[in-house]
Amino acid sequence: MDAAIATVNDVGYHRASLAQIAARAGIAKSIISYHFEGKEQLLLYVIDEVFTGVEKVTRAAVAAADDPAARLAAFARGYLTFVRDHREEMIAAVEIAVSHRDVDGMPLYLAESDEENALLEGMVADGIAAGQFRQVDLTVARTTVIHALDGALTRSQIDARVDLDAYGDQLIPMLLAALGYRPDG
Amino acid sequence: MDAAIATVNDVGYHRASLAQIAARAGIAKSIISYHFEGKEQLLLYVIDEVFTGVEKVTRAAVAAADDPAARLAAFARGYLTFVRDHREEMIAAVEIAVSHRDVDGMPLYLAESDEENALLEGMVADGIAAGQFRQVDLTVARTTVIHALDGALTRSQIDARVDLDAYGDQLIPMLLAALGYRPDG
Amino acid sequence: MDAAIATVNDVGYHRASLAQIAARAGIAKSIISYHFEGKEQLLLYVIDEVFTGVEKVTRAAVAAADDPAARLAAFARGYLTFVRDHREEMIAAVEIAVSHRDVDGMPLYLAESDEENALLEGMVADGIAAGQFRQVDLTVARTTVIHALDGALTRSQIDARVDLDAYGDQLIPMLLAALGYRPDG
Amino acid sequence: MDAAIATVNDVGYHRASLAQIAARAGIAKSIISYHFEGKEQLLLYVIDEVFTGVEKVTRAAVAAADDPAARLAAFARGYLTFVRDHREEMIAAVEIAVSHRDVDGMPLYLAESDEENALLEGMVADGIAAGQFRQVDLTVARTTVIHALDGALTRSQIDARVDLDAYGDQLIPMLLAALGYRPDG
DNA sequence: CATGAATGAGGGTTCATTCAT
DNA sequence: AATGAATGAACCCTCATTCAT
Repeated sequence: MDAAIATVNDVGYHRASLAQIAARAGIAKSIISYHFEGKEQLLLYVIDEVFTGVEKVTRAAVAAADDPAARLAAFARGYLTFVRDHREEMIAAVEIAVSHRDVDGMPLYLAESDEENALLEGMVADGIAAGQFRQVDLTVARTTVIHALDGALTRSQIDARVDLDAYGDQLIPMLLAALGYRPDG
Repeated sequence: MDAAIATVNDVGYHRASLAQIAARAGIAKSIISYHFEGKEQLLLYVIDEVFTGVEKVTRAAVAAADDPAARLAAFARGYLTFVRDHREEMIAAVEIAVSHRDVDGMPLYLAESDEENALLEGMVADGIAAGQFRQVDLTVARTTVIHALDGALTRSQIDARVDLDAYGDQLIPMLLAALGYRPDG
Repeated sequence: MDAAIATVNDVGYHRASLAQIAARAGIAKSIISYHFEGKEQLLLYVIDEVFTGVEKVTRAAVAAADDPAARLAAFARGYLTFVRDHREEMIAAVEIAVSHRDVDGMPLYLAESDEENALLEGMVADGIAAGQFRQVDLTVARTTVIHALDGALTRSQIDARVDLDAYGDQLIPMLLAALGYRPDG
Repeated sequence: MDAAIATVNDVGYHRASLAQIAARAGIAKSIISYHFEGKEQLLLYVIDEVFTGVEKVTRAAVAAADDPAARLAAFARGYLTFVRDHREEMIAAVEIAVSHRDVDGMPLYLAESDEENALLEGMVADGIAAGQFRQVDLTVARTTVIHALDGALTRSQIDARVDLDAYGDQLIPMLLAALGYRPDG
C-alpha cells in the first residue's frame, strides 16, 4: 500500500496508525485489517516487497560482472540505483526494519539476511583469493560495505536532491580502496 | 535513568512505556512525569547524556593525535572504545535517535550534529591538503566513516561477544585506505 | 442452518459471527444477510424450528396418554426423547434462548411459552382434581418440572454419553413423587 | 462493581460493554481495565463473589441441620434465602456463568462445582443410607435439585414480586417427596 | 517528594451489513 | 442467486498525564 509507505515516511513507524494510513488512502481503517492480517503484516509486506526488489537488482548486477572487484562495484551501484529509483520505498522499508520489534522484543534489522551476507562475503573472499583485495576480515568488510551504502540512503533522506549516481562515483572507489584494491594492477 | 536505557533496549522505543520503565526502576510512574517534563524529555536526556559522552571521548582522542590520518584513526578508535565501554547506553541512544520524531515528524537521527560533521570533514580536508588522503568528496567521506562505525555497533548488538578492539584493528585501516592513505608513504 | 447450530455450540452465541457460520457452511457470509433478514433472524429461526419440534413431540406424547399422571410422564419422556434425538439442536436453541436479548434488553428465555405453561399446569391441575397429585402450587410445579427436564439437557451437555432414557427412568418417578403421586394408589 | 451487575442484568452479558458499565458507574471505562485485569476478570470476579456467598450461606444452613432430609431442606432454604436477599447479584452471576465462554469455547456453567456436587450427593446418599430417601440415582437427584432451585431464580426474574419464602414452602416438600421422603415416618 | 487513582485520547481489531459486480 | 470488497460503529485495551492525598 502506497499510503502506508507515505505515512511511515511522513510521521514515522510509531505514529503510522491505521487511522493515519487509512486517512491518507481515503479509505476506512477496517479495510486494512480486512485485506491484510493486520497492521503488522501490512508493514512486513512492505519490507518484503522492497527488500526483494533490492535483492533482485543487486543480484542481477553482480551476475553481469566479471571479477570480484567488479562484482562488488556492481553490487554497490545496483543498490544505489535502486535507492535512486525507489527512494520512498527504501526509506520506509528501512524505517520499518529499524523500528519494528517482534513479540520477543527482537528488532527486525538485527535478523540479518543470510543470503546477502553470503553474497557479500563471497565476493570479498573471492577478491582476496584472486589477489584483488587485501586479507581483510570478511565480517567487518561485509558490515562496512552495507553500512556505507546505507549512509547514501541517509544522505538522500536528509537532502532529496543528492545525486546518488555521483555519490556512487565517490563511494565505490572508496569501498574498493578500503579492501586494498589497486585499479591499476 | 538506567531503567529507561534497559527498557528501551529490552522492548524497544515504541513499547518503552512509563509503566515499564517505572516498574523496572521500582518506582511509581508518576515520578517520571514529576521529575522530567515528560517521557519525551527523559529519552532526549538519555540521548544527550550518551552523545555528549561519545563526543568528549572522540574529541580528546583526536586532540592527542598529530597528523590528519592519525586524528581520523584516533576518532574511530575513540568511538569504538566508547561503544565497548558503554554498549548498552549507545544501543539505547541510537534506538531512541532512530525512532524518535519531533512534532513535525522529523526523525532525530536526520538532525545531524554540525560539530561532529565539521570535525570529521576538517580531518579529511586536512588530510587531503597534507597529501595523506586522495581528493575525496568530504560529505561522502564523512558519511561513510560515521556509518562504518555505526556498523560496529550493530555488530556488537547482534553478537555481544564481538571484540570491538579487534574490529577496530580491521576497520581503521580500511577507512584510511578508503581515503587513499598509504601507511608507508 | 446446520452450520449455525454447529457454530453456536462450538463457540457460543456471542462469538458465533456470520463469518464463522458462513465459513463452516462453505458459503459467503453475505448470503446470510441476503437470505435472512440478518443474523438475528437466522438464530431466531433456529430456535423456532427446534422449539416447534419439541412442542410437537411432547403434545403428541401427551395426547396418547390416559390420565394426568401418565400425561405428565409422557410429556417428560417425550421431552427427553427429543433431547436424545436432537441433542445438538436443543443445546444450540437453549444457548440462543438464554443469550439472546431483544432490543429492550429482555432475555428471550424469560418470554415463556404460554401454551407450554398452560399444558403443564393443566396436567397438574387435572391430576390434583383427580386425586393423583397433592395440592401443590401450579406455578411452582410447572417451573420445577421444566427446570428438572432442562437439568437432563445440561447433564447431556456435560457428558455426551449420558443415557437419557435411563435418566428419564430415574427422573420421571421423582417428578411424579414430587407431586404426591403414589404409583400403587 | 455494582454497576457491572446492574449492567449485566439490564442489557445482558453480551451487550455489557465496558463503555456501558462505566457510563452507569459514572466513571471512565479505562478505570475498569486499570483496577481489574480486564473485562473478563471483572465479570469472573462478580461470579466468584456471588457464588462464594451462596456457598457460605448454604454450607452454614446445612451444618445446622440434624438429619439428611433436614440438611437438604436447609440447603434449599438457604439457597432461596440468598436469592431473596441478593436477587440482582444472583441473576447477574447466573447470566455470566451461562453466557461466558473461556478461550476454548467451553461454557463456564458446564464447569461444575465439585464441592457443591459432593455436598448434595452426600446428603442424598446419607438419606438413602438412613432410610429417609428412596434408592435414587445420585447424579440425577443432585442435578434435579439444583435445577429446581434455579427455577425459583428464574421465577423471581420473571416476576420480581414473587415471594421466595412461599416458593420454598412449596418447593422443598416437593424435593423431599421426589427423593421418597415421608414426613410422617 | 512520592504516590496511585483517575482520565480521555488513541491504539488495533471485529463485526453485521451494504452494494456493485 | 451469489459474491467479496468496503464500511463505520463498537469493541477492549494501553498510554502519558494530572491531581488530591
